[in-house]
Amino acid sequence: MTPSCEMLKEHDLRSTPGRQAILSLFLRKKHALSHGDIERWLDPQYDRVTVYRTLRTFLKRGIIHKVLDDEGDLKYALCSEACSSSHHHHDHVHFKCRKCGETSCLEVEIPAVKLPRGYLVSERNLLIQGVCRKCT
Amino acid sequence: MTPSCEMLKEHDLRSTPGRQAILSLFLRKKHALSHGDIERWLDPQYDRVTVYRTLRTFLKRGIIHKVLDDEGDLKYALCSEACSSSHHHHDHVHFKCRKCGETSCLEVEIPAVKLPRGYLVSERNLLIQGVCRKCT
DNA sequence: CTGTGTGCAAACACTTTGCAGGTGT
DNA sequence: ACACCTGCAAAGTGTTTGCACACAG
Repeated sequence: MTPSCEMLKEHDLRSTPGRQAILSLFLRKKHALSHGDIERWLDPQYDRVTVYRTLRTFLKRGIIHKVLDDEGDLKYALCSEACSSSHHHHDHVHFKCRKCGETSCLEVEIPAVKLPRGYLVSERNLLIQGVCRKCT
Repeated sequence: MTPSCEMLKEHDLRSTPGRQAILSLFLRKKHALSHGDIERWLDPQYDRVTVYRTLRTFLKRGIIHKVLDDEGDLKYALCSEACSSSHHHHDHVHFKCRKCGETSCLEVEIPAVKLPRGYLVSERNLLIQGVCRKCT
């Protein structure tokens, strides 16, 4: 049984060829993938609509999460353990490289930020842009 | 001469009724506006296409900047002095309220974040979500 | 007067929905 | 066997483009 197949069952999802293909793409690439990336790398036998539906399903089951860059381009990335359902943590840090264009999750803490009185914080999302290790 | 008219001239833009109307919307509301917000509050005499083009122009001239929330919804907000052309600064903090849905710019500093070796940082964008002062 | 802005229509890209048939368990 | 996935076609939504006319400077 392949890793992607196992993951699907863990999340109570039927293991179909399409889902396995998309999931193993995420496992193979380490950075966030856009819908376009997925279509480009996926066997073209799969319908665009299936990709949309699969991503939505994965999103609902907490297998992946949305990653947005400064231009509003939407990508998706695998959720880490820390990110998954029960003890969901509420800080996300993403790094987008100006050279290779790849966006990936960073496992770092966001220091406390001083806000004016009266603001309640429930979630923080930090997007850092620059040049990644590979491209330096 | 109205404030919005002056601002347009400062940015070398012709002062037309449509531009003034949109710009004064930004001056009146203090939070970020989506395209939809603008259409809703603008005199309906203005064409949707004009709004698109006007926003793009304002963006290019540095009158407004993009504001994105966690869902990828795009809004626009006036640039502060600090944000404008010459000594552009490279940190942005936005706060989105879960109750009223409004997003606004905060003038706070982002503390340094520790990154792994080899990463070069050029810009940081922090989105904080929670409940704003008005809604507490 | 000249170059730029605007409105309208149409093109375009992206995403969702309905339905019939196929597939995993 | 049944519920759920998938592909296809079509509808829906948001954004851009081409062109003729209007307007600011």
